[in-house]
Amino acid sequence: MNTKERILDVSLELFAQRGYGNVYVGQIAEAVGIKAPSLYKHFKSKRAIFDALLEEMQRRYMETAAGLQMNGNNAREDGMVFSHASEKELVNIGVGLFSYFLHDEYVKKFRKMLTIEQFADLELGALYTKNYVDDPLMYQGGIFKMLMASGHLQKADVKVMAIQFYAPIYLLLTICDREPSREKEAITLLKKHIRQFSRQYAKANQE
Amino acid sequence: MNTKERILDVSLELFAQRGYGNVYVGQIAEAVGIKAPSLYKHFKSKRAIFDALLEEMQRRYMETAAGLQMNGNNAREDGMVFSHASEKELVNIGVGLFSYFLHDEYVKKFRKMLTIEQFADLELGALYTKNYVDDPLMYQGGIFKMLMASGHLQKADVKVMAIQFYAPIYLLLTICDREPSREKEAITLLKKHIRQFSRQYAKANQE
DNA sequence: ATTATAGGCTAATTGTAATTAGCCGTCAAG
DNA sequence: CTTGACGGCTAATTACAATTAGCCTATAAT
Repeated sequence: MNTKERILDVSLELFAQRGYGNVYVGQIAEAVGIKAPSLYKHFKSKRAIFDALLEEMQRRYMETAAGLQMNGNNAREDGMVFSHASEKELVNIGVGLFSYFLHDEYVKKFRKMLTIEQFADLELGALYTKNYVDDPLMYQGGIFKMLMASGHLQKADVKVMAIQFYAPIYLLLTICDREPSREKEAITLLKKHIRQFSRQYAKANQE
Repeated sequence: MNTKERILDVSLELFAQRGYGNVYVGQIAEAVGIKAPSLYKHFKSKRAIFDALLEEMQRRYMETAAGLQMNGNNAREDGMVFSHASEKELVNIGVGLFSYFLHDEYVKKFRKMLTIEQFADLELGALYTKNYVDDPLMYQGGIFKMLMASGHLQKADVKVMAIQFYAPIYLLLTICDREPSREKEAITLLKKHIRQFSRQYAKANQE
């Protein structure tokens, strides 16, 4: 990995831990294994590092979201993957989402960084809401609309259904961000939640 | 209000907005209407201000929690207030909790400050989890256990029930912290959620 | 072979934040 | 009335963070 990428990498790590303002360029440099002034061969300023991280993140997010049709309101209609709403399948969706958010190193660090910086300016706050609230709700909503249309789920307000499904995932995620040791407990509770959710919304006809 | 209190007041305001590390004692002093060195007549250091805020917060929290038996696992048994689980009553509990968290100036600012500082050290993270996750879940759980015992709600896993009730409240709260303009939308969705929740868990016998 | 560039370093420079030193006016208690 | 403490101020002091200047080496292209 070249130096520029290493700088971005350790900066994200440090920003996620302490926040932009509490990280010094000297610390970034040290973690990279160079001296502070050398950073300026790669970035115009400390802020430029942060901005580059934001851009990189946006880029990756678009990629992932494009793959999942997670943004926009055009959840795929083919229903290929989620053709029936078995409890097991819903558990997989939920635990999969949870684990991805929690364990993907990049996603995790970026989320923590945004958590710390979300009040610093409106743009960052809006970005946080979009990535970790609105888009996931939209995505889940799309799935549920599909499953309702195909008769696998009861008719109900899609938004309500999405928030009832996703909010516990989100809450448990924030716990594990602070206290990773609680992951096991979180997943157990998450599964119980989804099974319960499934029973509440499923058409009365599956195992 | 005396100067010492004013210092705490404006410090909380600023810390909640920008985080401890991005607030300078000069800014605190200016907001109070004095010069920076004068702060040191009231506090030993900048950190001492932060610590005083934490203590004050703990004190207030204990007071409130004692009033609600919100912490500990001894939710009151008298059932005086929530003696029946009407949809309306659950909506009141939920919207009340939401509004209190969102609009009480002190509670709101403190929550934002902790949100920013939650990864700074383990103690702050644990405090966040306790105040905004575990204790509310315990509290809700206590209520639900009671309502189940008195036959107003279906038997179900209390933890699951509590997280399904509370997580959407929490999620909507974080949205409004970032984007206060979305409060109306949030309350509408919150009410729909609780009504749905109520129908899912109520014994089949109420309006 | 030469040379330009990339990327590293040391040594300033600049700016500013936290804190300390020490002065001064007010006012309440003796 | 006078004195001490309370709380304000100005002017250092100290520390250190961000950035710039300018040098040096290796290497890759001409």
